[in-house]
Amino acid sequence: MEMAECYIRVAEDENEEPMEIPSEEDSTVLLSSVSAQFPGACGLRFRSPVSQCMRGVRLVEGILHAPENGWQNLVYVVNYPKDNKRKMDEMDAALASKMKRGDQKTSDLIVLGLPWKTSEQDLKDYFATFGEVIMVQVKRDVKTGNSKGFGFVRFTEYETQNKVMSQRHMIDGRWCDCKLPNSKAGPDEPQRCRKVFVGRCTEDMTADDLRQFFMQYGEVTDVFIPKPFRAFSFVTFADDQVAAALCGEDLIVKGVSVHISNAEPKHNNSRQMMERAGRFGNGFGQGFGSSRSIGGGSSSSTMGNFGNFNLNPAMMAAAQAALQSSWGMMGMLASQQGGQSTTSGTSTSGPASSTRGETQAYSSGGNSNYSTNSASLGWGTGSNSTTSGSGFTSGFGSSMESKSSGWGM
DNA sequence: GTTGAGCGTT
Repeated sequence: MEMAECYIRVAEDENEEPMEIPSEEDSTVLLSSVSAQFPGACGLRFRSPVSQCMRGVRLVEGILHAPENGWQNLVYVVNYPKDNKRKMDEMDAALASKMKRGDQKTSDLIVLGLPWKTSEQDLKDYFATFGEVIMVQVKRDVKTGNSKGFGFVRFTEYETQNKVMSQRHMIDGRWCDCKLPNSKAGPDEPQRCRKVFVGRCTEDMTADDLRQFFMQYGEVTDVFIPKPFRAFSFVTFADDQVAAALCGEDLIVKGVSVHISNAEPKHNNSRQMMERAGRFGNGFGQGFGSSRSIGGGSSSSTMGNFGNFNLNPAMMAAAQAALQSSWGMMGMLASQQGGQSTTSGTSTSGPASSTRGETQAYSSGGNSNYSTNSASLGWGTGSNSTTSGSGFTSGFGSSMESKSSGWGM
């Protein structure tokens, strides 16, 4: 009669280093011995040397019985219940890290606004200052070979990509934008709306004015002013909560009351057009935006005024956004204590002042939304960001992941 | 005068 083995080798996975689990005198193994080392274990399996298939180990009333030929020197793999928590955690972790990695994958960025003369070499030289460049392209008319005024760039590092997307770029004398191309704007994206519609704009409001004004609420990543003048514009924030907070508000810019509302998705897909058509004339054309304000308070009269600047629910909401994004806290505390809150200079993107080195007529004529207006800090009404001490200086803008979604919003 | 340019021959 064969001596009973003293230990069997058990592992969580065939390829992992096994642990020796003691067997009993009758050469059985107690499940409790296994689960003592592998909490949650409910059985064992092993790969049969004969069939090469996984086989289960007989389990009777908590006792694991050796296979026909004894335990041998095989590695036994722990079975867990299907919905075992440990397993789930592992899967979640794996999934999470996979997702994370997925997000970290770089993609081509479209470079908009290139001067006609810019070559691929120029592009490469420029972008190489940010990080390793995988490829650049300048899109050209097939027949004439003329640049179409845009191109693509791809970086090795995701960090680099983020950095590049977070700012505008002076390339050969023109300000250019780098965005995720439309082809990357997946319909699966939650499409967080970071952009607001600014109605009742006056013609003297430059993009720079708007940027300077709105950055008190959060980091502004884009300002769009249609040309020719159309009395509205779009402002995009880094943080969608800031955008949401402002919706429905009337704000004073350069002494003019402008109205903030949701930026409608650009008419691309039919669904959104349907929605827009449906809303038309139903009596709720106004104010679907204000209901999202995070602050909850609906009356703007509940908060006092600071100078001419309304500290209203939008501000409250923006404050909450600030707190939630874990950035603005410092600034708010600093300003509340009357301390020297950091000055407003931290704006991340946009040129402080821009000069068009080159006039370049695009098809529809002209491209500069960001006209120069270097002295744009004081508004007509005199008091605001700098004097109001609102603490909302510059951005508490959130993460770098500015997914401009390019096209949709 | 309250809803925006332009998106890639593989």
